[in-house]
Amino acid sequence: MLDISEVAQRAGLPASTLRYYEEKGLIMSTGRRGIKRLFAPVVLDQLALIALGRAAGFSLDEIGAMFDARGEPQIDRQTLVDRADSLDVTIRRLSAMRDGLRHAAKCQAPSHLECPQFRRLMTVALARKKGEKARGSAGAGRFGKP
Amino acid sequence: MLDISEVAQRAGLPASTLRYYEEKGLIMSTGRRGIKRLFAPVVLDQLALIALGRAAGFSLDEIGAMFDARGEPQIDRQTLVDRADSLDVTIRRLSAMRDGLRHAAKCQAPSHLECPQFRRLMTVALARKKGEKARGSAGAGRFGKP
DNA sequence: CCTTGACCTCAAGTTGACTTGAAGTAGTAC
DNA sequence: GTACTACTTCAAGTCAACTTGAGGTCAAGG
Repeated sequence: MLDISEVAQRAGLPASTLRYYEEKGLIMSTGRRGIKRLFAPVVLDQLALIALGRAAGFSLDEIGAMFDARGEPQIDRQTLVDRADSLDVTIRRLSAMRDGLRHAAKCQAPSHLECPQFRRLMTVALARKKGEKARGSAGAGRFGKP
Repeated sequence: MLDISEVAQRAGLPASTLRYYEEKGLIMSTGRRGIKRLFAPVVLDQLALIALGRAAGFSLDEIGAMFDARGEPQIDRQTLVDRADSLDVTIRRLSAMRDGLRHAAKCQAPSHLECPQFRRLMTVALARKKGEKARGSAGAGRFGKP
C-alpha cells in the first residue's frame, strides 16, 4: 500500500491531481490509515493508462467511460474499437504533421504553403473527413464541430 | 477573397473562432469591405495547419511560435525538428494505446492490467522517460511535470 | 430613404483540468 | 502530552480556448 505522496512521486503527478482523479472516479483509494488515503500499487498502471488517454486527446470523462475506477475496460467493446479507430485517424494526422515539420525545417521553398511536398503531406493529414463522418460520431472529441 | 462566414463554413469552424485566432495572431485577414473582414483563400490551409497542430497537442501559443500569421514556418528550424521529435514520441504512445484498446476489446482476460499483452503494449507506450529527458525539454508541452 | 441582415467590437461567461489556500486531523518523535 | 508533519476537506482561483450577448455599422434590396 502506497500513500499519496509515494504515488505522486512515482507517477510524477501532484497529490492534488490524484485527489481530483479520485473525485472524478478515475481511480480509487483502497482504504485509509487514519484519515490518509492508501493506494494499491496497481493505481500506477491506471495512472499510466490515464496519461496515455490524455496524450491521445481523450477527456477525463471519455477515459472514465472507457475504463472504470479499477482500471478495467468498460464492457462496451464497440466503443473501445471506435476509440481505437479514431486514434488511427489522429495518428495519421500526427504523422503527416511530423513529416511536414521535418520537411519545413529543411525545405528551401519561399512559401511552404505552396511547396508541393508540404501540401501533399497536409492533404494526407486532412484526408479523413469522409472516414470520420462515415462512421458516425465516435471521434476522440477533439475534432469535429460543437 | 472570402468573407468570414465562407471561411467558417469551409473550415468547419465558427466565425467567433476565426476572430479569436486573428486576435491571437494565428491568421490574418487581408483587408476589409466596409467593416467586414476579407480573407485570402490560403487562410484555409493555415486553418488546416492549426487544426493539425491542435490535434498534435500543441497549444495555440506553440503553434503561433512555429508558424507566423501568414502560415510560414518560423525560422527556428531546430525547434521544428524538436517538435517533430516530440510528435514521434506521441505517435508511439498513441499507437500503443490504439493497440491496447483493440486488444482490450477482444481479450478475455479477467483483468486487463494483468494481461501480459496489454501490459506489454502499455510498457511500450510509456518507455519514453529516458528519451524524453535525454533530449532536454523540447516536448510538446502536454507531457512532463509542471 | 429605410430596413434588413450579416458582419463588427468588447466585455463577460463557460468548460475542463487542475491548483491553491485556509482550516482541521492524526500518526510519530521527543 | 505537546509539537511536527504529512496528510485531509472544501471553496475558490487559474488558465486556455473559446462562446455568448449587447449594442453598433454598413452595403444592398425594395
